[in-house]
Amino acid sequence: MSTTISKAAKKLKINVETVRFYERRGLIEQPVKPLQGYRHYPTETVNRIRFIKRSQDLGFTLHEIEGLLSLNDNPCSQVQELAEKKLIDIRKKQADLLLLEQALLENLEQCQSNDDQTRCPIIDALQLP
Amino acid sequence: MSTTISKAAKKLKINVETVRFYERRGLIEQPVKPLQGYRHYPTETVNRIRFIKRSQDLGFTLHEIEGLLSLNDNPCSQVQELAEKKLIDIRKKQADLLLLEQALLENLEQCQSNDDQTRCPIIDALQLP
DNA sequence: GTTGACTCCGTACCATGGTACGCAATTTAT
DNA sequence: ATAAATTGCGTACCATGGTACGGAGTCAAC
Repeated sequence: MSTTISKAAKKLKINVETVRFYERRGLIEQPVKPLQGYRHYPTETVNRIRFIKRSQDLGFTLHEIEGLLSLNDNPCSQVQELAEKKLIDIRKKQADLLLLEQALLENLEQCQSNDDQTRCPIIDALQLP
Repeated sequence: MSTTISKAAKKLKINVETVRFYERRGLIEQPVKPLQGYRHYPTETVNRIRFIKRSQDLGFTLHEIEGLLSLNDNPCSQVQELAEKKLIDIRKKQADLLLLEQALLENLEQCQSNDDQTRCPIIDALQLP
């Protein structure tokens, strides 16, 4: 139940170099290297990398992901505390994205009801003092 | 009706260096420098920089903004297209964050009814294949 | 048992979006 | 008129998130 670095990378659709990069960053542990020194990743580590990629997709930086990962390594009581902080973070991100969406949508709507193809309301609006 | 670099920067709440950086990037024209060579920005350029900052706030990269600026004398429809793509991105992030929020909440509840201090159910779900 | 694929390591490099530094020249304030 | 602030320029540097390279060792397969 252990994989080489390239098989793990392929499974997760990332670069071998990226896996090594995560290791250098301390996001994953350097695995035990039996015999002649090749990395062998247990399923656990593969899952951990999957977690990293998913969190990135959600807009977390690697630094933030470090925090999320540390949830897993701590006693449950500390986990709760950190998770609650993360929940607040997530909700702030949601609120920010909502504002972003509304601003963009407003501009887009003006654009859609625009007959004059020589002028764009988005461009105009963004330049107003 | 023309401003020095520091006044323009102050007005737009950005760094003087950032204005020069935009100039190096070709996002704004190097203004006419009368006599002893100090930059003097017309209102037009100040508006252009405001446009850049607002577009960034809306989630466009500088590269995309270059495209928007070059579309300035072109059809509105192309600007719309870019904006619509950004909107889709934003909505995907929102949906993803909602999933994470729910997952985190769910796990928090499990965590609260968890007796085993050596193991925490949080985050586990996000590691599943 | 040799060829080719995979892995190791360190180091260098890439793009993005700036920020900082040093020092001369010029402008502004007192 | 002299000091302080601003500007110019080039260049270096910062963080983030990787990617690429080169030379050597190792493994798999035909």
